[in-house]
Amino acid sequence: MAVRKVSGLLLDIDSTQDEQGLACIRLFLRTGKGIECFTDPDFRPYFYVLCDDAAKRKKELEGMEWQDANRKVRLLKAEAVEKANAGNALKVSFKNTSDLTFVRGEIRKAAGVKETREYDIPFAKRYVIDKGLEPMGYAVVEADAENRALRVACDRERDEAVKRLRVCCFDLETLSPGRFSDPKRDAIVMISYADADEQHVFTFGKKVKRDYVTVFDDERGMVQALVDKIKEKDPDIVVTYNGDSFDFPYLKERCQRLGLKFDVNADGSEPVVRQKGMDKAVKVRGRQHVDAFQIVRLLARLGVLDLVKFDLEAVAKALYGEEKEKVKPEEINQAWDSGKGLERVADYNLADAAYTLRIARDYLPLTVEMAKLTKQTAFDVSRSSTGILVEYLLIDKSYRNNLLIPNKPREEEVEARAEKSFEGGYVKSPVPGLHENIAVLDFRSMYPSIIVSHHISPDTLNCACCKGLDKHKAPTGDWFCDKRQGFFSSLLEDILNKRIEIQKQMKAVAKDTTEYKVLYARQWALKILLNSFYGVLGYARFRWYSRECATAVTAWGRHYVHEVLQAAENDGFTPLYADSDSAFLILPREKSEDDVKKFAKKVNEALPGVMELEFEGYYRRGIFVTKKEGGAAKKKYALMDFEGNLTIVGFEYVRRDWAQIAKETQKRVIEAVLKEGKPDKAVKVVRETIERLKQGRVPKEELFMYTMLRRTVGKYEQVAPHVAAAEKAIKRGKDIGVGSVLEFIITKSGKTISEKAELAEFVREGDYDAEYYINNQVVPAVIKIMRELGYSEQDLVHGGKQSSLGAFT
DNA sequence: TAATTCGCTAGACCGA
DNA sequence: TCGGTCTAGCGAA
Repeated sequence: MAVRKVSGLLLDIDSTQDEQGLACIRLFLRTGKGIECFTDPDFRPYFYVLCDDAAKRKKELEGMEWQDANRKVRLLKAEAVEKANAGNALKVSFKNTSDLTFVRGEIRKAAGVKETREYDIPFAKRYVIDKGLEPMGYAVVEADAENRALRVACDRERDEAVKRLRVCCFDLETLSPGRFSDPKRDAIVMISYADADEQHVFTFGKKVKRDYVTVFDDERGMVQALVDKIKEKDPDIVVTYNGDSFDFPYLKERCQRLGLKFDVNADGSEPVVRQKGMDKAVKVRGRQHVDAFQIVRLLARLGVLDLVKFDLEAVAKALYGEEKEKVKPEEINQAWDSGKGLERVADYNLADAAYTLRIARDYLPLTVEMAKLTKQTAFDVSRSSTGILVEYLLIDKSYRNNLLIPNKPREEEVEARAEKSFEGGYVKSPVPGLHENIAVLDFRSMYPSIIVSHHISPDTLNCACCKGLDKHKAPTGDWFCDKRQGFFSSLLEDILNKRIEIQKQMKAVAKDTTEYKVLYARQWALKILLNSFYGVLGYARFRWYSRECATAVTAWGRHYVHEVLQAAENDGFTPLYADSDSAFLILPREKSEDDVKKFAKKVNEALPGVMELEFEGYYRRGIFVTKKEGGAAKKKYALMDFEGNLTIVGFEYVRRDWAQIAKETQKRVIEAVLKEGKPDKAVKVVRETIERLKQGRVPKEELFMYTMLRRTVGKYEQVAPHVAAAEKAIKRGKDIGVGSVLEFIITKSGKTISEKAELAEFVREGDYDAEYYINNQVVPAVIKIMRELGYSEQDLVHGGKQSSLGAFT
């Protein structure tokens, strides 16, 4: 029998059943021949059973039969296995996944069975982990003439995935006659397509004067052209923007209506729309469908992007600083009906696909690296939370270490865990007012480094061998093994070291190369995982949840920050403020930046393991303020370095739920005070703003406030302004979904603020409540700063005090 | 389908 | 109408 050995990019993995009802894994690889599908009919779904006596129960279980009205199921086999963290484990296998699902609940009732494990690892993921494969990495397959895989292994030698990835994007424009587009009724009027080599817009029946536009006779011809184009280009990855919830489902429905086959999957089948939680997700079998919208959402969660709206216009601006013209749905309808201005629509349509392609080009490397690290497909990675990614990283690592994976907690357990919160970081009350010569120190990746340095892991917790030893005894009283690093902790250390190694490699590579971009993406993926480890330890649904570990981490964190503050004071610095992993120190006249660095060095010599205190910066001036209710405000301050650069933290200026006019005024006040030391100028700025508001000439944009609608309108106990605005808009026929960020204004009409609140699009220029914006926005934002300089509200709003109060003496 | 706690503040809501 | 309490959202780390 001829055996062929091929290496290819592992794009997709799923499973089917053969004629005999046996589960069969399918692997989709990009080889020299295109995307080839290989099957592995010999891998069986399984899970583990922990029992009192493995040898005895093996026979019993193999003899058992489970049945209902429709079927009878038996195990394929049960085999005793040695696991590093459990005795008497049986690995029980099944013909297929539905048999497994049928039996997994029942088998717990069998005599001698104590527990079942790993019964909820999806079959295809199970295969990837057990075979040591890497999705979006290369795999070597030895296959017979029918493409049955006889051997499968990861091909770590090859690493050119990102360079060679075939990516294509498309985007639809549809008709929406006075309502949201409905694929059952409304036609697609334009489709843009973009890949590395070509860009097109397809339309039908109209004249469009653009050379990149191809005009077809009808919608059917146009849609067919897209389908043909995708099949011709045979991409590894199809990227859309919002394709999960819009473009793909819409296309699918249209194809059905038009009698077209939407056969763009690598095996010639059609994409499937899956329900994923509250959202949809569209799978293109054999290839990967990545919705760039999900990538953008991830970037927003990571703080790379600060977005209110997630449309491509906002993204283009935030990511690339470029203005992209928006063409509204009604404009598209109008252009289509009149046949005029279709060039503008085509430009817009093409720009959508082009920007989507650009986002893909820039951020697919991160997806690819994350896929390889966590053994998930690009499809899954781009739609997963960091919690899920960490979980799969640990699942894979468990398998490699022959460890049995803990089960997901039951719902009662989740509730019980969530009920008891735990103490977090320490925040020191600052001294309100103006300060000069402030040094900021912080612990580099504090929580990860505590976990690594103190061997924090569920399996090293309170070990018998280290009882009474002080070395890894947390302030909580729990201790961790000194002899063993622990599963969780050692994995974290590996990641930490790997990242340092990659960062070293990056220094030897030119920045504009693909190699650099890949390395950058790799260390970034590691950083994301690194920073999620502590969070999941205290996450109620996490398999490896450990309250003891989570509390030990924060307790040590508080301990070390206190130590630094104390040591600083002993050395002649004045501790000003601290938050979780940082320490703000005021330098006395005789001390310099160098002394701070020396101090940090001294601290570092005494710190355990990989923990490190870093010098973050030295600032000329800083201001801390008093809370409205009195007392020093935490998490709110502004610093200015010796070059005049401002850092504003926690103030209204950084909050999206405050109006631009208040934020901008606040910033100018901070600038006047910190940069120029001119509080009287600040007063002038405030008075001018108030005057402008009173005259009613402030444009809408400066008055918008943004707040997310976090639940369905009816589910609120209190109707806040943004909810009231949403209610009114919905009554007018607007469709507002949970999770959308509302842009609203406080208008003149109504009594309460909620009554006055309206979505910005329904408000005409000049219709705003000046009193509200003065008294509830501008004044509260600036008064907290001006108060520190001895000014009162009256001083700002009315005449009064003009002289500076010698703020810097 | 879902990473953590700490902290500030608004505006609604409720009872006197 | 006023003041206290609570819901809700956002940001820091």
